[in-house]
Amino acid sequence: MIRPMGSDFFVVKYNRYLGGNMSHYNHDEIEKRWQKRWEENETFRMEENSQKEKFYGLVEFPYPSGVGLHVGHVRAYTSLEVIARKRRMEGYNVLFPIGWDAFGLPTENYAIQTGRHPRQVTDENIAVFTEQLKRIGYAFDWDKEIDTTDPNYYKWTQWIFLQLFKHGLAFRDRSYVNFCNGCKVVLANEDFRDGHCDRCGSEVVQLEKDVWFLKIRNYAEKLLAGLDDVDYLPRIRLEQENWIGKSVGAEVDFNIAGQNQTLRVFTTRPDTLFGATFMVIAPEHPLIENLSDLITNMEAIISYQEAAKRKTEFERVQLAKEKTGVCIDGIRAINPLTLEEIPIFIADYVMMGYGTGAIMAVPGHDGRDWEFAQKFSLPIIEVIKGGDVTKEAYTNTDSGQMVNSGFLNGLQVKEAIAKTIEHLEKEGLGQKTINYKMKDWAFNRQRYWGEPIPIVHCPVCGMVPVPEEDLPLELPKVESYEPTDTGESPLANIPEWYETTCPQCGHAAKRETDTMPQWAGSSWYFLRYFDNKNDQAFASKEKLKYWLPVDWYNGGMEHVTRHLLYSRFWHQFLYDIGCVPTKEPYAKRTAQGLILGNDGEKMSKSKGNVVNPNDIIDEYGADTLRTYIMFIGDYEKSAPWSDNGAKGCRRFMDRVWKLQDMMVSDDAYSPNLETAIHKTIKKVSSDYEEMKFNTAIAALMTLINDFYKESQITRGDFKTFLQLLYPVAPHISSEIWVEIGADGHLDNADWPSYDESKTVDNVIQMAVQINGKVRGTIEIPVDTDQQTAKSIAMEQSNICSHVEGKKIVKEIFIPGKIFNIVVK
RNA sequence: GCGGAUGUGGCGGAAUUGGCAGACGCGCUAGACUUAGGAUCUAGUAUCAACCGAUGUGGGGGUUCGACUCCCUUCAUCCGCACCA
Repeated sequence: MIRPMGSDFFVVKYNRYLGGNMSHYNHDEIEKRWQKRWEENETFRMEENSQKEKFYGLVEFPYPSGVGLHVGHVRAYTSLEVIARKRRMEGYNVLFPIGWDAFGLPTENYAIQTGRHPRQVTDENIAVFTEQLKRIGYAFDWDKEIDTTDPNYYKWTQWIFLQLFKHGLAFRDRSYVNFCNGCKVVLANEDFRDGHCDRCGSEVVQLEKDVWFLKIRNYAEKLLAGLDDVDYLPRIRLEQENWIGKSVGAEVDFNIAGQNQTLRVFTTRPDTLFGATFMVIAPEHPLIENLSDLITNMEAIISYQEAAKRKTEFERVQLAKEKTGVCIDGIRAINPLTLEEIPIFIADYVMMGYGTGAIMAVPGHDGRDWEFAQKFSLPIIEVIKGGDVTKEAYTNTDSGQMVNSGFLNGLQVKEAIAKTIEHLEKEGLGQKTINYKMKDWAFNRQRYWGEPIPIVHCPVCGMVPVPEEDLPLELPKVESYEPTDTGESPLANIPEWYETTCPQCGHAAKRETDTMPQWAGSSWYFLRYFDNKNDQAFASKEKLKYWLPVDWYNGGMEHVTRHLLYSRFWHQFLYDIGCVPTKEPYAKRTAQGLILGNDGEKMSKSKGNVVNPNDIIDEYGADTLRTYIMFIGDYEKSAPWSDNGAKGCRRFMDRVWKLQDMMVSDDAYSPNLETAIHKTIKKVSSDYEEMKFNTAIAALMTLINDFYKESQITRGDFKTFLQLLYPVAPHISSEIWVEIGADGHLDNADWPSYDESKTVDNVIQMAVQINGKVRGTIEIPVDTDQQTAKSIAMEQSNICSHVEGKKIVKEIFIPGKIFNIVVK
């Protein structure tokens, strides 16, 4: 774009056209000054030993990456910032802390590339983030800052790990793991999808390794039950429930014909047992090896197993359009109810990792089994009435009547399930079982930049915990952060570090060289903020008792399964061993929607649609940035960024600023504005609480439009407006508060209250409908009765003409709302 | 496949939970102040008809004096889980 004039010229002109003797709204100068004041006065520091009621607002602490703060962070933090500032005004002792989730791969990778220490890189990134957050003017208590990579912090991460270990919830197992070829690390099931690493996109392959697991499955039931005691958004709760994936069913033993061996399956539908016409086991199932002597087609089976192992999970699940499998010749199973011999197959549509790794196939009532039966010409038996099993599996079987099922015939599905389980248990053939889809948490990484796992491997004593008084077990200085090709951590290259003696017997021993995953440090960080300098415990009992639970936790939807479940798991464990006073860590959890680029696409460097908060602050100021991000749309939904939208919010700020020109020094409300002000207090108060920030700001804009229509306002009007605006735009409102001579500072002001009776207009516009269609409006006092309203309405020719010559059948008069006349 | 959500102007989005659809903002149009406008102010802005009026919240049907809102049905988009037995 070509500018006809130089920008200096423009600025001069711009100032010249500002009316009155008022100064120009200089966001930069104002915001710096107030931020300095807040920092110097420690305005937002939580109170120790306070008698006040507490409010603990938590936002997900950021990973201090090299690219700096994202507008997504701003959306996530500003929402609870508004709540936290409002709570302060309401008289709460507020804790609104921030910290750094600073261990992790990107920093380590950057350190590898540049040959610098991850510590140095982390510190630099934290400095950049800190400066950016302060420029936005957040009311964080910086005194309570934490950093997961600080030994004084990860000492306690290690300590909690040791408690888990001592209670049998951390164990090591040789297992097939998902290994990322790019990052050279073992990934948790949660860290990749479609066979590709979440972080680097490289292929993920199966590898057998020693792996640390945390037994989160032991807490599956508690994690589910705890959801009843907390206030999470419904969709968050749902995702957690899906992730845990509880299913109730039965385990059933099938005898192998002629052998003293059984094959155990898990099924959610024991009622369909009479319809089980074959069995399928996972390719890795141990039965193959156990009975290899009897199997007559081992070659075919081994080649199928090999093929399955080569397939990535993605191929196995996504690309498998057609069922494959091999019949195991030489062995057969016996259906425990029909006593018929049925064949056993191996097929990769059955997973070793769920249930028992074996299923009874009921082709009549399961789509996958039906498909398989078709392909291998296996018998299909209908056991629930209602479909046509020769054409497709009848799966709509939550209810229905049992057929071809011996003693179950005629029963409804629910009764049949109960009766089958009863029968199985009586006969010793199986029992009721509950299964969870959630897997145990793979807890080690072969990386440098993580918490060392405080375990010593002793040839005599086995795995021995590092004594608690020796914590923190600090990361050693390292020359090279390159992971080894075998997937060993860089720590495995430092004998001076890993060579040690057994704390128990003194024998020469070796330290664990793996480190913890990034999820570790964030699984308990909310317990540390309010006592972040404590070196006797992760936090004192008194402070835990006062501050827990977190009253309100806000963050992204991407963290509501893994991070939220992991941290709830740790917290519940700490509760069980008496270390925290509440069962659940978070009383309330909400989540913000994404901010998309101008083009409606997700922001990404490669698309070039990333908005840098710094640029917005430079041009319009932090208050405009905050206001626009809160105004951008429905808080829970994603919304595209709009430069013009941001500009509109700057116009709003300018209009707020210029209000000073039309103010008179009277502390009462203007009579013409009183109702509007009371209404706005009510609406903004409730909208903030419900995270309807967009409509709260709209209400403030409406009020300011009302102000301008009056062309004169009182200081009382203005003060209330500033109080309401303060949580969203604290700098400009604080500045004007002082400028107009209001008492003290807005930081110490109360939240305004409203009078319910003054939120209602005395005179209202009521719509008058004829047969449900609006034909006019009447202006009447709010308490006008029906007769009076009718006679006023009939004075209007338009209403009158619609009634004329017709018979009034019915009149609906809802006081204060509507008047509908039904004619024929 | 299963589960969940959402469909409203040119755009982001409102609608007291069954009571005047389109608040508020953006954009756009016209005017004012102007050497200039990308500042500011004023007026207008769902669609068709342009006088009364008619239509309109993805489509179709229903309940009701009255439906964006409730019920049935259908289509589309997005998200989550995913051969989970």
